[in-house]
Amino acid sequence: MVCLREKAAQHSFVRVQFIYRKQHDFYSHRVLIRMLLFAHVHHNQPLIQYIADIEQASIAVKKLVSESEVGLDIETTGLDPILDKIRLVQIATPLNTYVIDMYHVPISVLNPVLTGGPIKVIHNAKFDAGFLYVVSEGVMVEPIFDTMITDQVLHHRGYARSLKDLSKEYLDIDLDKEKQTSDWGAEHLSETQIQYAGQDAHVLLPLKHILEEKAVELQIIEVVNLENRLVPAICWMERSGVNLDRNLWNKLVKSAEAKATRLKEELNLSVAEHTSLGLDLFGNAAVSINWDSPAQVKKLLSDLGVEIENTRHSTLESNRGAHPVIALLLDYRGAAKKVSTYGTDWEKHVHPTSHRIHANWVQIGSATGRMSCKNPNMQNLPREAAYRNCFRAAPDCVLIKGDYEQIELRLAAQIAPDARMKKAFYEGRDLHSVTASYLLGKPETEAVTDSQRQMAKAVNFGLIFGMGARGLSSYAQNNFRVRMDETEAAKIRRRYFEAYSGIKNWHESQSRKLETRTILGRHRILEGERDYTNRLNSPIQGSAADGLKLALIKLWETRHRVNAYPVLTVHDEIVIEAPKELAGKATEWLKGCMEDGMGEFLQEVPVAIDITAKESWG
DNA sequence: AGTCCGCGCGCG
DNA sequence: AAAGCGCGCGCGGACT
Repeated sequence: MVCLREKAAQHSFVRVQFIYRKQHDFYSHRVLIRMLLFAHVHHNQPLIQYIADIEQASIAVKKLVSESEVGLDIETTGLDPILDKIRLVQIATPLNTYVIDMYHVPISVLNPVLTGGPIKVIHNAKFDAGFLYVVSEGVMVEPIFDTMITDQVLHHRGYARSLKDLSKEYLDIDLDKEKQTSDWGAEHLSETQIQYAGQDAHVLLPLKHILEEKAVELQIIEVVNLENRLVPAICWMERSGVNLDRNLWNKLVKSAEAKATRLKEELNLSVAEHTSLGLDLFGNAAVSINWDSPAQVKKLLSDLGVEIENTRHSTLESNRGAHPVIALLLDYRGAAKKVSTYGTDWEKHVHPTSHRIHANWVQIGSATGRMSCKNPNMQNLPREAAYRNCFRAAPDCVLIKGDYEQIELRLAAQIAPDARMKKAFYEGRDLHSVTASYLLGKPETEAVTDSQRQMAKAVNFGLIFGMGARGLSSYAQNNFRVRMDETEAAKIRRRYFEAYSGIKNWHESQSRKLETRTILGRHRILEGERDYTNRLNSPIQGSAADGLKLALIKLWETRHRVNAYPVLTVHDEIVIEAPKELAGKATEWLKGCMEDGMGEFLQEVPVAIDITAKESWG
């Protein structure tokens, strides 16, 4: 292939056409098409048709709809689909690239190509499809093959790569990105701008073919298909956005600010008392310590005779009794976190025109396959009802929330597999209580106390992913307020693996794997002993992510059933917005999609979904 | 002024 | 033998 590539690059377009005819029987059609592409991409052959009138655009569209796949890219005057404009839409076939000037052609002319018709090959399709979705008032680009997302799947990266990087690696083409940020709103576009625009669309088809070949080699095509089907659903959710009640939010901010200010004063006073620094002329504590600085806090505590390794919550908590400022500091930290991370600044993410929050959903946001979210992060809002209730349904609508119950434990039970754990889930029993019974040596029928269940919860969550006795001891203390010393934790750990021998065997079988796979086939490469716990966690966390993603896909692909749409998702939870009168129907729809999505992977253990409809989230 | 990193902490 | 995992964000502090 390398030699073909070089050969192609050496020939002019006409010359390659000649080779194509002459050696038609020798090279496959696909290979020759690729040679053509390399030839004129390398020689910067134009074959680029600039279109700035409706008639020409219609002719191009007629040709384009009969293609099986086209490269697509857009140039815009900015990054905001609501506030900014699309200037160019570039659509590439193997032989031609049309650069269509949207200042002179209405978007509707392109609809037959955009929705249905050929596969649209796009780099970071969420951007282009999201823009087109807004501008065309609801026409979704479909079907999509996203070269950025696909590359990420192949490389199990936690981050995406640019089209420039992909072109360099796979096609040995240097894309000039200089013009990317040029003025696309200018009345007349320069020839170089048009060439740049065309070139970007041009490399997409050959990229797709190479990525697909690699996907087949890696036996990962199902994951690639899942991710590509997901793109429209993510666009849909992101463009839907979610409504924030700014009045409610402001009240929370104000009270957090007041609390933080008060606690800071108390902290200063407390230190003044204990350091004989006394008060200043105005009766204020003459202490100038920045309580937001871990370094300064650590130093101060050391001066007060409390030596600690760090100032994180768990460390401070276990030294609570050592000095009165520590308890105050813990309270202050809570309030300060609310003020900084969930303060007034957070509201800047409300869009000026839509008045909703359109967060940036990152489709493959983690190495395991989970999504992430930023600007703002909708996935780490405080769980307190007061905060989540700030997210309210639009007028006459409800928010319906569905979440998978103990999804990772269910997946672990199947993947290990562990017969006892599977049985407990099949019988619809509460796994934490079941675990408590085993650890305590009680018969399963006998009730366990709340604190016993709490202990078992820590055990289930921790030990399943390879936590050790020491870790379990502090984990139980920090997260579940359960005290157990290390010896006790070790004993519990032994009992746990006696009860769940399937989990024990699974742990042993995973210790030397170089690659993990989710049930669907999503992979992650792991090296070294250090990655042992990742080997356990990745297929579970990743399979849960795959199942949730399929649920989102099903929502999109069956959207005609109910006039509703997703507004956010948090790893094991999907929230949709629906008109009040459709609440019942929408609830069934969400539940069904979530069951079916996860059910494709979790087949040997029941999928359980907790679902509620309210006017607000939380 | 802008950039980078570690710490700490919100969520699953 | 022993080992929880995955994110994004705000801050302080050090650097340019």
